[in-house]
Amino acid sequence: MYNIILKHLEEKVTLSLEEKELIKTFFKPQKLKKKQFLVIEGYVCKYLTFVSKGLLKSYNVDEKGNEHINQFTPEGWWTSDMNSFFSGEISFYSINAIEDSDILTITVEDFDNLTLQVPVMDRYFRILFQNSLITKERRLISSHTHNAEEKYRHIAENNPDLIKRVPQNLLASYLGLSPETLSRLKKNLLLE
Amino acid sequence: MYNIILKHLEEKVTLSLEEKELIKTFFKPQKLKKKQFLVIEGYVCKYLTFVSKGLLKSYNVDEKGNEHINQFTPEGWWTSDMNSFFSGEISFYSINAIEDSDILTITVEDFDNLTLQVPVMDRYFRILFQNSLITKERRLISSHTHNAEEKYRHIAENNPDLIKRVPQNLLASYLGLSPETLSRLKKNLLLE
DNA sequence: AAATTCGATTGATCTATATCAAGTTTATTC
DNA sequence: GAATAAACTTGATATAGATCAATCGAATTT
Repeated sequence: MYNIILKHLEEKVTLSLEEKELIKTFFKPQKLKKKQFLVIEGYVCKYLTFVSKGLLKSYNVDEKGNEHINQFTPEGWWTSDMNSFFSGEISFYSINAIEDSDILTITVEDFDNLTLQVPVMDRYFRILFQNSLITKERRLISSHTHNAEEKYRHIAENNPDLIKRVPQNLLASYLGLSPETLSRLKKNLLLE
Repeated sequence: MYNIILKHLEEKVTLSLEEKELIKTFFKPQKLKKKQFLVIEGYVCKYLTFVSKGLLKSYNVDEKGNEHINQFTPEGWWTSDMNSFFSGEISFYSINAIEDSDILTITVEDFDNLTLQVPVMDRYFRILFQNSLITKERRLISSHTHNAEEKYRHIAENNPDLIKRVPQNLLASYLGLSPETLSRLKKNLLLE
């Protein structure tokens, strides 16, 4: 149950046996069925969540009712509305399951205790957030620099696994494109 | 020289006198004149930089020669090409001074030593990166959800200081707009 | 202070992508 | 396995914002 997360942590920091045992006690295993919600926009996001198995999406809905996907979270990654989680404000995003998923959740209070009792977890999350920041920055630049085709090509090259797993209309939303545009663009790529 | 950065650190973590003295020794004060470069795209970004005074911009240039601004860094904030800094790969961004600036720089080796010798710095950077991540995420969603006018309104409300300080064409680049579009849009806002 | 560079404005035109609509295929659900 | 709902495709049309070009004003440099 906990070996995936521990393996993941140990890729970035070294942990003693005692630390590992302690860490386990902070995380609660849960299951999400496909289409089930982990967080609903407008409510407080109570958990920081590690996905052990499955796939979640984090998204928000604009005034016109369009869904904008912020992040896909497959196994081995973390998800949350970080602002809501850390500040206690209401969540800007909804998070729900694209596939049946196994997750491990931690509350803010426990997160605070965890980092105080196992300080190396601050280092772990420092490195984790640092890497996420690099990725987010790249995506933002890409959204300004690249046209629709370049955005698709980029993700197809860098996340071939993801594009196989995710319905095309959700991928379009993630890339900031309409489903029609993505469909046409893929057709053109095949014809070339 | 170091009081600004220490004050900044102490907003997020508590530091002993000894820790503060130790921290100081890791940072090298430097000055940048307006238009001077801290990092040049294609070279390795050797420093993580805290800005004590002034204003820097981080940007990259696309194939067509257009500049895309990734970040403005006024006093009290950090800048770097994080990927280049931490991985040693060549930099994707250039960073240069919009105003004459006072900065404090640290190398990766020193950064590693700093976090090992003063572990609470991992916590500091965890919190810093965590907050940056929230901001970047919002910007990315905004770039998909909002039109030109909404993007401008948003930054005008949240960073009124910045829009006073930054030339309009650079602001346009930061928002992913052409300078002409931003100019027209501001005119319309005034007429309303 | 003159010269030069840089930034902002305005107009005309173009284009990538969105939107609307209908039809088809593929998955779910009962 | 029939019914229903999602997901994808294709066409026609609309539009936000880019691009090109010219002018004007402001600020920096010599």
